[in-house]
Amino acid sequence: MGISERKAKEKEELKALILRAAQKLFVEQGIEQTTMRKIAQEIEYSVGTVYVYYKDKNDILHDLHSQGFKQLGGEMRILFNVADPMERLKALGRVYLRFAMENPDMYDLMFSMKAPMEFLDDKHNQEWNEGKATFDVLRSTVQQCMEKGHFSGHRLEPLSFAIWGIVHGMVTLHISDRIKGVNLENAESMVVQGYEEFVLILDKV
Amino acid sequence: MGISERKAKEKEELKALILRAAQKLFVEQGIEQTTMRKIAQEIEYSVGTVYVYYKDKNDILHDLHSQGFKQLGGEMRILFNVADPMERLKALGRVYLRFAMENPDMYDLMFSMKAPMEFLDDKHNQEWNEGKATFDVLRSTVQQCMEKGHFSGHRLEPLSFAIWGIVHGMVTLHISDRIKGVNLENAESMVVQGYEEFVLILDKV
DNA sequence: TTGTTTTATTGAACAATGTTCATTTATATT
DNA sequence: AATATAAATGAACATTGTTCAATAAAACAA
Repeated sequence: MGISERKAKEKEELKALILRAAQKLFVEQGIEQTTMRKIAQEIEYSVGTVYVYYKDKNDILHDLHSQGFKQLGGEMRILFNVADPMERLKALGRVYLRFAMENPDMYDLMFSMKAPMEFLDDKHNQEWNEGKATFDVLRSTVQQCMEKGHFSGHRLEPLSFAIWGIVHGMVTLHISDRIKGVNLENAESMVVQGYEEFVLILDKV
Repeated sequence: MGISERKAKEKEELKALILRAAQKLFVEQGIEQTTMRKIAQEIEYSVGTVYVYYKDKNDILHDLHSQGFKQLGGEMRILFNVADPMERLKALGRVYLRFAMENPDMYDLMFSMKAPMEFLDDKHNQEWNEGKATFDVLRSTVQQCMEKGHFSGHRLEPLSFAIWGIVHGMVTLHISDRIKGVNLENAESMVVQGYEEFVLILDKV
């Protein structure tokens, strides 16, 4: 069937077009300004068309959040050739941290906003594969650290989660503007300094 | 002037009435269902009246967020009679953690949502006194730990921030439903187990 | 008590949002 | 060329936060 194939391809292309438009608005104007009407306007289609290709706004935001994970995944993959797992762990945190600081809106969408998770709930309790894969990278790195004698007395999974927590926590406190209360001037450098303390701890533990 | 005094009192009472109504809706139905119209309906006044006593919704949410800090502050104050600073630090984290788990919406409002901070911005860059005071409790506890010989080689402020970060991070990952990707069954206990790892680290560092 | 001024309250109206769906247009098939 | 299927439309709806002229109530002055 030549025609139905072409049609399926066209459908995919239009869906991709919508996603790119959403991404553009998202990057340029932030999440609040990324409305369904503006997305439609951007690709010069009507609002209704957007709803033909995406169930609702959460659907779009979920696809957008997946795009973010593709980027983060790519940036983390560079570190695979760092031989020493401890060094790799430290570098992993730095990459994660930089990604969050450079793409705060995207980070928020990926790790804080309810929209992408609500979409998964609607889709019959699908799993959060993106998060799972990202955490797996961290956990396996921690595991290799343990195999080299680090973190004795600790449990792999909860420790990995705590490490995720410390970086995620510092980053979100910054993104949600909560460091003001602590240090008005050096909000950004506070995250970096906090991470340095974390690295110090890693060497001791 | 007896009349103007009484009037001022009545104004305060009505403002407090609005706040209580907002709090009730907030606790019972969550933040999304707490609309201006529902608040007005709850106290049997019109929407317009709410806007006489509160500039906008952010104003109400900021007051609500302050209420949350009052509660958290009270729960932390109980720990003032724990003599050993290290024990107090560990207990502090547990209180903070429990507060967040028992009042996820309130925690979100206090430490993640933009609304309360935007209100401060509108009010000529006022400071975030609630956050400042809460962090001071943590910092001074960490300082006392250092005076007793703990955390050698660490800097007070960044270390305190990192400690805040780890608890905040684990809690927000749970509240925003991101632990699913890691451990579908024991999402809640993961936070507790993560905190246990943190306590283990504290003893080593 | 009556008229006037000040204050408090109202709720219709506005703009913007996500979402739906009967209608129209375009494409494919017979 | 006629018909059937698919795609695209955009007006309409329900809900938001927010405003503001109009109304009602209270305080004051005579």
